[in-house]
Amino acid sequence: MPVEIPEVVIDRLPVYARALELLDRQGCAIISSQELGEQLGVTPAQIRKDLSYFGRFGKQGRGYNVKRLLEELREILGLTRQWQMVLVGVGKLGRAIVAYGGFAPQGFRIVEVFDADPAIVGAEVDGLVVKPVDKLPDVLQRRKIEIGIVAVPAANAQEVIDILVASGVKAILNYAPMAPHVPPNVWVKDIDPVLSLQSMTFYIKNLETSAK
Amino acid sequence: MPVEIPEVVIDRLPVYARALELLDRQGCAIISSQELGEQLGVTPAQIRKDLSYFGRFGKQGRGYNVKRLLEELREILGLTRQWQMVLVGVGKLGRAIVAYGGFAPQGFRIVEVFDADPAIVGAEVDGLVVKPVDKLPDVLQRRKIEIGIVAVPAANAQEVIDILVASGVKAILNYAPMAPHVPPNVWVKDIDPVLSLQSMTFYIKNLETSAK
DNA sequence: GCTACATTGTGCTCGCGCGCGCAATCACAG
DNA sequence: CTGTGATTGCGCGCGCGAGCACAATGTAGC
Repeated sequence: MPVEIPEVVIDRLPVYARALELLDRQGCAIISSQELGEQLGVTPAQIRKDLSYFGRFGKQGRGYNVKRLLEELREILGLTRQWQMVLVGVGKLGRAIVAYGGFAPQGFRIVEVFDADPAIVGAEVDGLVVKPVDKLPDVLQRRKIEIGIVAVPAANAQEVIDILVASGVKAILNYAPMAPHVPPNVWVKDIDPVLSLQSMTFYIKNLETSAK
Repeated sequence: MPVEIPEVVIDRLPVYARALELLDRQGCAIISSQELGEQLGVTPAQIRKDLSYFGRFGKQGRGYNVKRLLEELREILGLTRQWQMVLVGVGKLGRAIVAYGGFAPQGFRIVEVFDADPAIVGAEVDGLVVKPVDKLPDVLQRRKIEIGIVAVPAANAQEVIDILVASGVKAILNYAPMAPHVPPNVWVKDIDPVLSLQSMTFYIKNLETSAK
């Protein structure tokens, strides 16, 4: 990797890939950065710049071959393989995540689920038997699982995250409403719809008061 | 509003508020930007700069009064009132969102649910009767609801979003895996765990190949 | 094969947001 | 009431990312 690639660029690649998947399914074979930009609400220059970090995938005067570019992006992002994940926290939220149909088609599979509550341990959720958190390190290292999903209450989340990190997990999808601490070689993305709502209300409020 | 406030700043305020809530519950009365920054993983200067857009809330030599600052932030973000929301799309995902316990404690309530499928319309979900999407404009305008949650398949999402926008909704929480188009006076936040996963796999992959 | 056209890839500039550094300010001790 | 120590508020500079603009390059028509 010659130049350091900005994180914002990496965050946009999956968006591009998602759009290309749709275009491909619609039978579109070639697309320009112009058109793609309009669909995604970004400037064509942004797209070209982002892609140029990784190579030259387009043809001047034509645009990008949809299938080709999609495959390249999938390769870059590491989406050509299956990713196994563990879920910790099998409450209402955890069950919903297990049942969520959006992961599997993209190659992400929850293969083990854990909970600290003895009353839940042993239960079956979507074909998976809930195991106690004590078994986390064992299972993670044996199955070489690198992605964890945290769906426990905020108060217990850091504790769970520490266990995941200590057991070799490299990426964490955090649904707990808190700010996790992880070492620099571990990546965390937070999913918190409440934070999103709370920033949007600022704009609604100021829209109303400024319009008077 | 004298200066234009950057959107990134607004996005961080709810994070500060969340941390302050926790500190308050723990009985902490005063906190410095230093400590708060350590808890949240941001620099103290960042916090002070962000807050300075809105006023002077701290005391030199002491720090910030937790209760006071929390109240200020809640006022700024418009969190001192209840926000009513509609949900469109009562599939598996939609039901999970309705059942999600994280909204209510923060003052966000789903008060109407809609679906396009006649087989689902009329059913009861968590005490709410599912209404047909045709009734969306009526209900939205009558109840003056400003926030919509979209949990329909990607293929139908833009159509639903257009209806919400036309009916006066100002903020949309979008769970559909697509890139919505909205006019500039409407705010959208996307919730897509798959995108988060897909950017993290890039780093895992490159961690492995660079470590050889 | 040559011309006209479209679109990419990229050097460069501009603007913005982050964080440093410090003066201003407050609490508190004695 | 004065000295000490701590922390805020903020002016300023720096670095980075976004987008402009153009040269390079491929396509298609005739």
